Amino acid sequence: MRVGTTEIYDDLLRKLVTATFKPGEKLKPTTLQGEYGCSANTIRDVLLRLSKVGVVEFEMQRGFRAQNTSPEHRHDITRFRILLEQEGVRLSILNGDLVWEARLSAAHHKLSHIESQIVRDNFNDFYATLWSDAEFEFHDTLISACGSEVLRETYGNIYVQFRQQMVNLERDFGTDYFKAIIHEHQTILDAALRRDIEGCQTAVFDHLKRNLTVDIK
Amino acid sequence: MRVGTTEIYDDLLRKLVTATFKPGEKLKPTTLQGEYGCSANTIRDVLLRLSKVGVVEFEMQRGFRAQNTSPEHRHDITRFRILLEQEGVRLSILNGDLVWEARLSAAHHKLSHIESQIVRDNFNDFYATLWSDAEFEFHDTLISACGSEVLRETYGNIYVQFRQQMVNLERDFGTDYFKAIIHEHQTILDAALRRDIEGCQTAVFDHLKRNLTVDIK
DNA sequence: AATATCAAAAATTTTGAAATTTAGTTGTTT
DNA sequence: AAACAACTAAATTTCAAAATTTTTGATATT
Repeated sequence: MRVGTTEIYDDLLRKLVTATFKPGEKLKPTTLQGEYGCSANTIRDVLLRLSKVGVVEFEMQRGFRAQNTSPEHRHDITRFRILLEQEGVRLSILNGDLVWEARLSAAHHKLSHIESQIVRDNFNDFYATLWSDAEFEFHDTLISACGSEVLRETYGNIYVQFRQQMVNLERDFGTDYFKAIIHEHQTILDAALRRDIEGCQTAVFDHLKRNLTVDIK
Repeated sequence: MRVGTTEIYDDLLRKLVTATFKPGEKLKPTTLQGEYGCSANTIRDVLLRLSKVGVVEFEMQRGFRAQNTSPEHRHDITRFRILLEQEGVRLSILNGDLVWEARLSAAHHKLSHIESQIVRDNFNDFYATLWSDAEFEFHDTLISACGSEVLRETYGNIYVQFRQQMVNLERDFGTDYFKAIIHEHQTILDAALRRDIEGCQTAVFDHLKRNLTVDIK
């Protein structure tokens, strides 16, 4: 299978956030080159770029590993995500115009539609990326009017890392879970459209707090 | 001149944050390989790693550039730095123990000593990295008890990007500037040791606000 | 039993050149 | 003169092999 580096990048990223590569697993260019029909250097190149996102760990002279997961790191990532999203939404509510409101409504509509389907059909591999992409689009749109490229880009990377930390979690992604999620997303949307900064920040916290492992200060 | 990749990395980073490479300047592996006596691929490797820090821009199929600077981006970086440092110092004051206080005092002592020398001798290339390193150590120590590796690591990268945004600024790094800085660092230290979260956050903001170009919300 | 030494194997990094892509120039057509 | 195509030079990316470094596992030493 001969593919371009964009395909290799996307495929490796997908395998990283779906735990096809287990956390901490060694990623050897010499092994992977066979699967993708390219040279080890190309794999190395792609892995360096993935380490920028934070889903791959790189250490000089000792290669690459899939980012490790742990309750502590998951907690840390979640806390950081809350910090960025709360500041992002604060600024978005201050700066956002009608177009932002419309885009947010659209993103939420798409997301809640998919979540309703999941409640009906149960969660499976087909919905995994569909839902994850839609959820990212909603949260990204939420902060998209913050006026800070740096904040938004950092949030994007953290979101991917967050997914990677979640995926191996033994958690029931059943009907109840998605029913709760639907309600939380609705609460976030309502507060945002109401221009209620504090209410929206609280809703964001309430949406993410289940991923915190110790009490937060 | 034959050097290892660590030396190449450090040398390129130094040239990026001292504007030896001008903002937006193209960084061509084929050109740079001559200077460092290595192959183009090795330079490429190093530049990919520097793009993780955020001082180099990479775009597929069109290579590398030194990160651009602009009043807007400088403002953005500064605002993000304020967000991270204010949260970092809040958590550090909540979590920090006596050892943290001692390390912070030590870092401040070293920094203020260097700053006093600069006031006496005037700022020059010799002091540039000496001061920058000491200033980073102070600010990094300030947030070092925050308990979040992710926050601290992100702050480190942002600090380097901040330096890069500052360096080409037409600003008088004369006696008055450093006298002001000395006072600001002292104010930050005092508030931290007094365990005054709000006071310290305000001191951090007052220290960085000169780099903001528009009013902040 | 624990630690140190060493050679072999495996993995990472670097190289130099080939293949591909982009950017710039010239020339043609409308 | 503007738009478009063809060509060329330069730069980026990819490759396969060589060089370097780390890891492994067996043997020897404390």
